[in-house]
Amino acid sequence: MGNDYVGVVDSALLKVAERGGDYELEVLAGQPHMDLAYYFDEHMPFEAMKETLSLKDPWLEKAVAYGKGIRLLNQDPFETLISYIISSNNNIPKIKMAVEGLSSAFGDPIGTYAGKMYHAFPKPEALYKVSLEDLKVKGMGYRNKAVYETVHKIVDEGICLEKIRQMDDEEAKGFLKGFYGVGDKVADCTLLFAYEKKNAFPVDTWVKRLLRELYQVEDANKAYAAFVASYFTEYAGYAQQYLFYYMRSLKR
DNA sequence: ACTCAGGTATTAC
DNA sequence: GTAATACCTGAG
Repeated sequence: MGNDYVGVVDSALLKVAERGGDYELEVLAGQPHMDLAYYFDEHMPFEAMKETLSLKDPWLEKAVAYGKGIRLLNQDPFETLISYIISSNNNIPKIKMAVEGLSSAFGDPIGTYAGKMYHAFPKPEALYKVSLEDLKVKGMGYRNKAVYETVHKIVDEGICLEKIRQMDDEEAKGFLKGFYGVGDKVADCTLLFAYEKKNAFPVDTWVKRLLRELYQVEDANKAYAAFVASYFTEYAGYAQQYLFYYMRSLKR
């Protein structure tokens, strides 16, 4: 209760303040150009979804109660794709550093707040001009090659990332995995966080562990996908988020 | 100085 | 196809 979050959403700096069971938005700098109701996934029938998941088993019941305010955001596809490429084999503080490093060096300025200048995430054309070496901002490590390859493929081939929205699940995932540095996990994160594929279920080390420990599903290939699709069904993405955050709260 | 965290591409069966 | 291995670096 009462947590505040400050962050960049496209061309604006926003503050999200918890207010009871709801939230309140404040624009701290710049102007948001996207539909914020869509961004915060307002059209999801939260009460029905949470009720459905809570009734499945005691773990989900606890996890939904713990993370009741969680929203799956509908974020920009390019920003999401590059950010999750950076996330691979990396940890959250370093991922943040790299994303902020790219933004402050190559993104458009938004404005200042509390004495700090904020920048939007760079456009593909801006990153296209950056050398392999200069992409290696703090926290980036060897992933600069993957970012470079992906940005160049998008611009050189004139790929419109919006077209992925029209694809079915399997085609969209295959297309994303065609980028260097994108495997199952990064593809699923991009589908879930940018393309509204709410049945996508990213599996990282934490999720692997909770599938094994809470649901006795082992890492045998294909076992995950079958279990997830049949058990969590159309709400798999939200189930993943609730269980992930609940699991992390337990093991810290 | 040492350890930890952590997906993907590549190589070798 | 499956399994092993290298990759990189900031924080503590």
